[in-house]
Amino acid sequence: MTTVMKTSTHNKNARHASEARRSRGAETRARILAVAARLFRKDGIDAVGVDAVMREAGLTHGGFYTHFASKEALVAEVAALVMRRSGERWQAIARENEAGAGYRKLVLDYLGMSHVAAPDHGCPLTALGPEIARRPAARAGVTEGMRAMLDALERCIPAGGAEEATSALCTMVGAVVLARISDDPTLSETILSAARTKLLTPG
Amino acid sequence: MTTVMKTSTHNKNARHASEARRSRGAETRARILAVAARLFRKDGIDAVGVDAVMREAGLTHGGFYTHFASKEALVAEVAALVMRRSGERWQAIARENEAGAGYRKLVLDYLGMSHVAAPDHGCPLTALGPEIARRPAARAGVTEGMRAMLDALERCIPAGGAEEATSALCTMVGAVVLARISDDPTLSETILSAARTKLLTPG
DNA sequence: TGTACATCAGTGAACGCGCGTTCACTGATGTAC
DNA sequence: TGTACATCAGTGAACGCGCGTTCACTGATGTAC
Repeated sequence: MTTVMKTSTHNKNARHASEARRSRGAETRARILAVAARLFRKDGIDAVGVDAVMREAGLTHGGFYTHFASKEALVAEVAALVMRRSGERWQAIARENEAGAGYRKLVLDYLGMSHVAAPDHGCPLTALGPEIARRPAARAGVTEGMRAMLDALERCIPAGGAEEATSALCTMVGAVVLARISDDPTLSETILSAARTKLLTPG
Repeated sequence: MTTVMKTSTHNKNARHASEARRSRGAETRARILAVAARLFRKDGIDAVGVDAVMREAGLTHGGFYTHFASKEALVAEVAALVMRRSGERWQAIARENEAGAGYRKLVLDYLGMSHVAAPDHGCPLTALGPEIARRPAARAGVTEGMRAMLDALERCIPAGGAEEATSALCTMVGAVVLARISDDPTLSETILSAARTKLLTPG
């Protein structure tokens, strides 16, 4: 009886994890998310296993399920996270710049060769678009992030409202996708240049 | 000695496969390509195994290597084939219609909900873009097909040359990719509509 | 301050499974003479 | 026309391997008293 009561008390008081422990766990979780965000965009979601993600994060694969219910849950969270960050960055640029300048900065950053060459740090819409479209669990979060990007674009686009911002995002995403497909750097540059001209030339 | 000579003669004369046999093999090969073209666009390249392709083609998986050196070779050939067909179809539409009408038809077909809803029969740029970009063996053939599509677009686009055609293709591809990502049909339609308006409104 | 116990992030072996590929073979369809 | 042989598309078992997931466990970090 005494032992049982003791145990019960221990359970009750230790149920709440300490702050130190909680933050250590959260750090690891964030590290897994960051690694997955990079590897998924670089090699594709199907080509990157749980094992590869955990190894790159400095852990063994078994521990993965301490943090995520499944690979699919990780995919959904990673996609939503990266999109949310993109949306926030765009919102900040739209806020901190004059309308025309903010738009110009967004377009030139997006439609640059460095973005084309580094999908692992770039926009997930271009790196994973079709793969996300096939994954029901990931679509909601990405759609939300997409709305935030459209909203930011609309706020800083000179002349033209939501419709103009929407077609601009289409052009940006398509240009980066096509520039990455091309095995001829000249054509890639031609594609980016055409999109830049179209988006930044008034009229 | 006699036996050896006989065998040698047989080898020499039977080396050329008969027409019937050759065409039967070619038909099977074409069927495998057609099935792969559909399944890859529907579920993604990594998610579709050699086994699934052969089963859908009414064969067993072992026979695959009679027709293709590897899955990667199949991927490259499928991607090039579908792109070539798209290019030819666009060229035909550009040729058979008056400039404005051909362009309008291409844009409306591409930016329609039925294209968004049926990636397995749609443009491989939108269904497989990022996946193709990661596969060295597939990029060359797809790039060639992309040039043909750009060329066709340039021929029928009213007012504006290569640069206008290039940015138009970017907008089209991006719109379909984004419309497929969105889990809200209203947003998908808004995206398509914005792209259509942008491409079909003069000025 | 020291001892007993609780927690839980992370370990590593094991699971069933499907992958891409190989290979000895079968059997229908041919040719040679 | 009949017989012997050649071809080769397709079969199906087997290969090594990596996948996503489970689970008994360890050990560092805590709390209780």
